[in-house]
Amino acid sequence: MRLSPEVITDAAVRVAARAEADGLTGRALGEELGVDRSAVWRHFADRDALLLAVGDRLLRMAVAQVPEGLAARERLQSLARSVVEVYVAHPFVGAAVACRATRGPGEFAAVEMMLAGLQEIGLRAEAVARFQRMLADTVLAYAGMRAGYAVLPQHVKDGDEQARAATYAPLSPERYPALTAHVPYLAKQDGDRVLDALLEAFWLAVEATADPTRRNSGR
Amino acid sequence: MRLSPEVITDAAVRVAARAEADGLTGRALGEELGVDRSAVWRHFADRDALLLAVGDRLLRMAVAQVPEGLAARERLQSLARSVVEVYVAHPFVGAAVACRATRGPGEFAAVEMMLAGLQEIGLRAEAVARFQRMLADTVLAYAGMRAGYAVLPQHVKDGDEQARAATYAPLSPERYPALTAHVPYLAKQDGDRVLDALLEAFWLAVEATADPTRRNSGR
DNA sequence: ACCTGAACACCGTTCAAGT
DNA sequence: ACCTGAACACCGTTCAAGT
Repeated sequence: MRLSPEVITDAAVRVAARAEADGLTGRALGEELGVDRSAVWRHFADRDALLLAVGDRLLRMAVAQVPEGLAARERLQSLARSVVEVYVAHPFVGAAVACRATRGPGEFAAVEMMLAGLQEIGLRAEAVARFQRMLADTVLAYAGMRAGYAVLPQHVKDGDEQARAATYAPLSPERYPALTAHVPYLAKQDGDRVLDALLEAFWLAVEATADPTRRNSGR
Repeated sequence: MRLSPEVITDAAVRVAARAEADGLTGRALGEELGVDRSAVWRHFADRDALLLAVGDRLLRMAVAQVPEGLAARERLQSLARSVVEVYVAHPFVGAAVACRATRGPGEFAAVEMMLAGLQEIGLRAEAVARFQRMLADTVLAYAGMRAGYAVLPQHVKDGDEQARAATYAPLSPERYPALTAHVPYLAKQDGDRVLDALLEAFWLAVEATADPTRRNSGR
């Protein structure tokens, strides 16, 4: 088997997509490549370098998923959802790189798309940079959290799920009045709507600072 | 040495505060307790149960840090900052539990405080539950991301820091027009301000749905 | 030049043996 | 009843040996 950083990263994406509890281990990667697990370290300095390469690939995949021809706001919204989707679909790597700068073409493309979109919406340069950082951190933090959950072994997830449904009900109303009063409403909340709510709040903040005279949403 | 879940959790919080790269290992915990590392598993079912116990303790610490007598909005803001602070100060555990339900008194107290605060601001029950979930997920996701960064070994952090400062500058302006145009503004962004920006956006979203006739911010 | 495979120091967890 | 310490199957990484 002929190895290269490219070939290894491809294989690592496939392994990471299997979402096994122990994640992207050297052994699993070696098996996917049909190679001894130590051979990887001839092409990557260490595990961290490999993770960054795979993480950057995930960002490239997310950017590639955004359809052409969308208006700025819908484009950024689509990018945000794609990042979360791709990170959750490769949860071990997603959780590991959500707090990192991957320093590759995937990151460049994602940042470029965000900056260009915010520019089109009519923000001035300083605000473009400020809201880009806010959007990137928000989306990556959320994607990292969801990926961190997705990577858990099934029995742990089951425990968490059950806990969310059942642990609040038997609490004392004297000690936790608001909590016990809201139990039925809390149970009805859908975690998947949180990202949309976050993005809505983000646009409210953008609108509160946008200068309408500079707006040219077609670019 | 006499062990108990309480004693072990105390020691684990101290170990987690040391923020060493390899985090909360059995060996470090055993040393802190003056006990063989395997003795812990007589009191906790497995590593996951231990992590949840320590994570819930972190939430209790965060709630305890919130000053008395604050108005609802300032109280929730203070709670949010405390959670991030405590998670970053115990980064290994913070990163591991940000996506979890810790199912203990710390979680109950934090959720109670959020629900009560949102109620005081004048939301009706369904909206209280909806925004509590949004606030909790936002704060935990952000805290988890910051903790995930804080837990990295120093040389990795150095690499990331340097990357953020230097990798965008040499990129091609034809390929990345928005990115290269905003380099000086991007460099000036302060990551610590992102949480404040997120909270501001959150309050804008709350205000957009709050029913002013039900408002009684003193409760 | 590149992959192999043994080796090293770690990890969480189990379990028979001691007290 | 509770802690000890050997043991097990893992991990990332190194490095001499092969091709």
